Amino acid sequence: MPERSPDPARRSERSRTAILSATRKLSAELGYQAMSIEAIAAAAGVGKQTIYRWWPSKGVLMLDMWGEQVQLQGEFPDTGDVAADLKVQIRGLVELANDPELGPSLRSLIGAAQHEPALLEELLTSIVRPRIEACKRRLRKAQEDGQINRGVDLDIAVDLLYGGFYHRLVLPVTRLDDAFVNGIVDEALRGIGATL
Amino acid sequence: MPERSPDPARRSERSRTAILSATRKLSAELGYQAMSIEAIAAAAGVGKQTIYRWWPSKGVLMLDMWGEQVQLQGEFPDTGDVAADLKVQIRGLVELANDPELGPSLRSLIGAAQHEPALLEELLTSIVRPRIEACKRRLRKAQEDGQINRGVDLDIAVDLLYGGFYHRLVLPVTRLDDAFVNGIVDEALRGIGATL
Amino acid sequence: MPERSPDPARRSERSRTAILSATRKLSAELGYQAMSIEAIAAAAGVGKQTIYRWWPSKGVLMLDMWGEQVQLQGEFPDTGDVAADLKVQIRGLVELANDPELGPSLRSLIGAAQHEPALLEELLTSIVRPRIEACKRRLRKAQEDGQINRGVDLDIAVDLLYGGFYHRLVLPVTRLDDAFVNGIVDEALRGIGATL
Amino acid sequence: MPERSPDPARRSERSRTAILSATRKLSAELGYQAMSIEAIAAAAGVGKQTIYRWWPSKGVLMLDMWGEQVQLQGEFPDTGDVAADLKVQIRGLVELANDPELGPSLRSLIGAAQHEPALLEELLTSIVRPRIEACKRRLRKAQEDGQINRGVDLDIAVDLLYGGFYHRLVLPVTRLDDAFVNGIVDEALRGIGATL
DNA sequence: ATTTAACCGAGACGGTACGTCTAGTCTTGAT
DNA sequence: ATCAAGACTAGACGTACCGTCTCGGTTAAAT
Repeated sequence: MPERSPDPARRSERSRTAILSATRKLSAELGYQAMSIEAIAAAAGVGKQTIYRWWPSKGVLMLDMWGEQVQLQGEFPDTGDVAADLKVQIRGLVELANDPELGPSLRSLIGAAQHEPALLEELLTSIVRPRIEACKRRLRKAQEDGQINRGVDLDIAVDLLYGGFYHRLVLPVTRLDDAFVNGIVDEALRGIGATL
Repeated sequence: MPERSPDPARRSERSRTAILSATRKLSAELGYQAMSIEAIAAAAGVGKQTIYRWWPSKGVLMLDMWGEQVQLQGEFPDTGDVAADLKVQIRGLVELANDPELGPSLRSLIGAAQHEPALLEELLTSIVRPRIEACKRRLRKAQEDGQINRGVDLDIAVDLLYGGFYHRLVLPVTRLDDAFVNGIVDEALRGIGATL
Repeated sequence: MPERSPDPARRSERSRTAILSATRKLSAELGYQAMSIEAIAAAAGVGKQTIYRWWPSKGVLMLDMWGEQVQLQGEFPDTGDVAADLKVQIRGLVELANDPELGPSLRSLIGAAQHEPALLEELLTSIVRPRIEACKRRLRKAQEDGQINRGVDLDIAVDLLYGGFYHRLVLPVTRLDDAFVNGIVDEALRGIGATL
Repeated sequence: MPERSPDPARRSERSRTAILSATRKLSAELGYQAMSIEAIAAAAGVGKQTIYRWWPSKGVLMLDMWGEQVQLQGEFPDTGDVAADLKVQIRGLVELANDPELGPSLRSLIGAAQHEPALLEELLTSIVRPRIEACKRRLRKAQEDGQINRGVDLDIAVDLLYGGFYHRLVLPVTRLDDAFVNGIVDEALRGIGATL
């Protein structure tokens, strides 16, 4: 027998929606850890099998719920002012992190990914890497425009710009606010040779 | 009835040590999540109650093990060369992350803390905040020495220096290696006004 | 919420049988007291929940096993010879008591019932009282047939006939054998006015 | 090392008494089953070890407490009227069984003996067998006096006389009262050839 | 229009681990 | 050496979920 994968064409949209809604509701109420698949199934009025059939793990279910709810900004803007463009993007992330529902949910997701390699890969592929690439494209453009040093290692640049965000997200010693956004972008850009 | 707390004077050192060793071993093998109290007790040749008696949660047990096993570098060195001093410290962290036993264990721990507020608080208090403060003390000294700008926000500086590490730890898109250490410190310091 | 009782239609016959067999085996080996639900589940290759789902207590499980395994002689035979009929019945009990598996199990059960009122009640209702009533019906018939005195108190008669069995079962000073059966019935019947 | 048995000479009478009292009190309050060694120790103000040191099991402790509290009637009276003498003795047993403290305690003891061979042996030796022998001596006397048949098996006679008591004690379908005492003795004696 | 095959809700199943409880042993310091 | 106190190993308790596995009962496509 090859794989016995279910037929997406016959999938019940009603169930899919109910499961994602229940997931969103319960993850906000109980947190990722305390939210059991059983509880999601019960809250959604759905059989457990229907969840197991379509999602490989609770983490991936969360990620799917995320994809549904959050419109992840695609390409970076390019106004010619690289500092301003970066601030817009990072400010978007900060707002997400401060959302009372999505913030904890994002933290949970990153947390779960630490002991679920498949979820981590999915998270990197669907969210993290695309954003990093977009950021690097914008920085490359800034190099061409002569706004930042040509020799700089863009991975390092990304760490300078985004690392602070993740640092404060997972180890919240300090607030994530607008002052943070402006400070981090300005200092990071100066680090990589921008004349501000 | 007051609390019925056990008497630390009569505590068995033998058991305490065996439990912490088993925790170290199992957290590396299985990760924080999959490591059960039952398994720790069995591996340590100890009754479960002995674990529950002395530790309020698996997370705190992990932190205790960490405190025991890892010589957490206390104060920053001060050789006069702030860049070199920072590199030593961050290189230490990177080595920890790349240790086959402690690295996975640290990632696991940070992951679990994302949905366990009590664990997070304990982690911040016992490990993260002391290190950040030590770093800020060193940076303040560098300001006094005229090596970096006096006006710079030290929290931002810490994010520039350490954020990249956590970024690459929890979302491992890029390697944590020596090139990273040198790159991040040099660029970050330039960002905060060091003349390298 | 009403009761959340399981659906007997979906019950696994395989598990039910395995549990009852394991109970029979273990109660003989270990006795009622020392036989744990965990051990039954393990021996039956069954989840503990499956036992808890269908039986309210270990005692009821034991009684169920008994009902299953032992062909509890229902009505007394009526050959016209009351002495012979009684001997058949009591000899059956004696054989049960001497069975290497069921004997210890029965003693265990009666023993446990001495400090578990609910178990005692269940035992009386499901096993003891029906047998006593059957015996009394047979004795009443014998009274009508003029084989024993009409005035005799049937509860006393039952004690004369069955008391010796329980005496020797729980306080085994003397053997339970065929001589016992014949002796007790003959003397008891003479006591209550039979002309043998 | 040979046996490491404690030295009875150094035994604390204070503790022994306190333990037996606590046992009596708790067995009446909670019943045999629910009465834990821990609770006895706590109630007696005694270390658990002191109990384990001097008694091999809870059942034997109960038996000891019994021996302390109950003055077990020794020899049967011999008034010349065997029926009357037997009724006195059995009435004594019935009163014991109906005592609100000693009755449950006796039942518990018999119950526990069903899965504790050592306790059973102790119980038979210290209480049951001596009483049976005394009864048989009295019956033998009655045979000599021509009050009952010479050929009768005395073990059977004992079962007829005492069996009813144990039957009603361990499987209390019917009351243990004076009518029972009179009925059982009269019918039993008639069974074994007494002319009443 | 009927068959048929998948998905669906429901929930029983074999398991693992939970955190609590008690048994019986071991250790410590006081008498 | 025994005692009170209580920490220890051990393991069962009854509960909660895990992920798998039937079971009938809808659907929706293929006959």
